[in-house]
Amino acid sequence: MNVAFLLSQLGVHAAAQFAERIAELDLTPPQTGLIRLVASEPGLSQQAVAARLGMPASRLVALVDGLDERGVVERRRNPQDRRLHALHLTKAGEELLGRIAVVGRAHEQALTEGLDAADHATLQRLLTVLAEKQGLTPGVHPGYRRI
Amino acid sequence: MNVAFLLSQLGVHAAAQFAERIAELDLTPPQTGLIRLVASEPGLSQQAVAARLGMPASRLVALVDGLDERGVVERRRNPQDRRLHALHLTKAGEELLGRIAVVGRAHEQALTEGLDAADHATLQRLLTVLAEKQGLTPGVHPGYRRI
DNA sequence: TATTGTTATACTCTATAACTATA
DNA sequence: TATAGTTATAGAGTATAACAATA
Repeated sequence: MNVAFLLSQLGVHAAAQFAERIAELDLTPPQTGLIRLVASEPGLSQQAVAARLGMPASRLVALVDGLDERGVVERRRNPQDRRLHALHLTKAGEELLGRIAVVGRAHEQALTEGLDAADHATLQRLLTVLAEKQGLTPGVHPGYRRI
Repeated sequence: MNVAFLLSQLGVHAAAQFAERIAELDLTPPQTGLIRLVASEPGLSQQAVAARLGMPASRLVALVDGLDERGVVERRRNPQDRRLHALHLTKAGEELLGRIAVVGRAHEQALTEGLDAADHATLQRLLTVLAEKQGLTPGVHPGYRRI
């Protein structure tokens, strides 16, 4: 089979497996992407977050609502411009992020268990080259656009 | 970035790019999967095809309807058991399959253009190992289940 | 009664666009 | 008037389950 099909097959499989794993934390992949983004760049407006995740702002609202009600994320109004809602993780959000990382490591391990260390490193290098060539933004999953 | 995330990112990207390309043939990825399967194993019943593609038979009906109306696929009733509809490609279907192959080669080329021949071969080998370990069926895309 | 294919229904998810509040 | 966030609406796509034909 060619590389393109293998990549697509494995990638969609990996995404589905990850979705199953984080479902145990009661999270969906877009929610996880939001949490990770807010963790790495706290204080972004909802418009900015929506743009980075590649989704309409209207869709982000429901995403933030759910995590806000669960006490994972919070909206902080900007006093200088009260239209803006800066997004931040709460303490519980930081803790959840830690659990997401644990799940992520287990996922990585399960997916690559057939490879020795050298092959693992080679694969990582080659995939990184492809991702750069394809113009993919590190850490931003194209599937957040529609899942 | 870890291998799992890179794979997922690249895989979903590759699937989206492929979907765009075959849209020029007025096809969706599930339709393409159906055409390929019928080409490689002509005469399967709709139930058998649905099982292999991992979708409910009720969903396959609409898929076959569309390709049937376009003269790409045809249902042949089995005289021994008139409940069964064996699926076959028409002449036009064979021709379309050829155009799909052309698109597939262009897609492969565009996706791997950053790699030299040795790296390309290495990547193909490593991905094949992973796909086998993960129990993925050659030629069957897990995304056909829901796109 | 069981199985194949089909149709109907009800549900989920989403983007678009209207709306509000602030500037 | 323009922008951030929100809500409403309408559409696409789907699985589930009921149904008809055949065994």
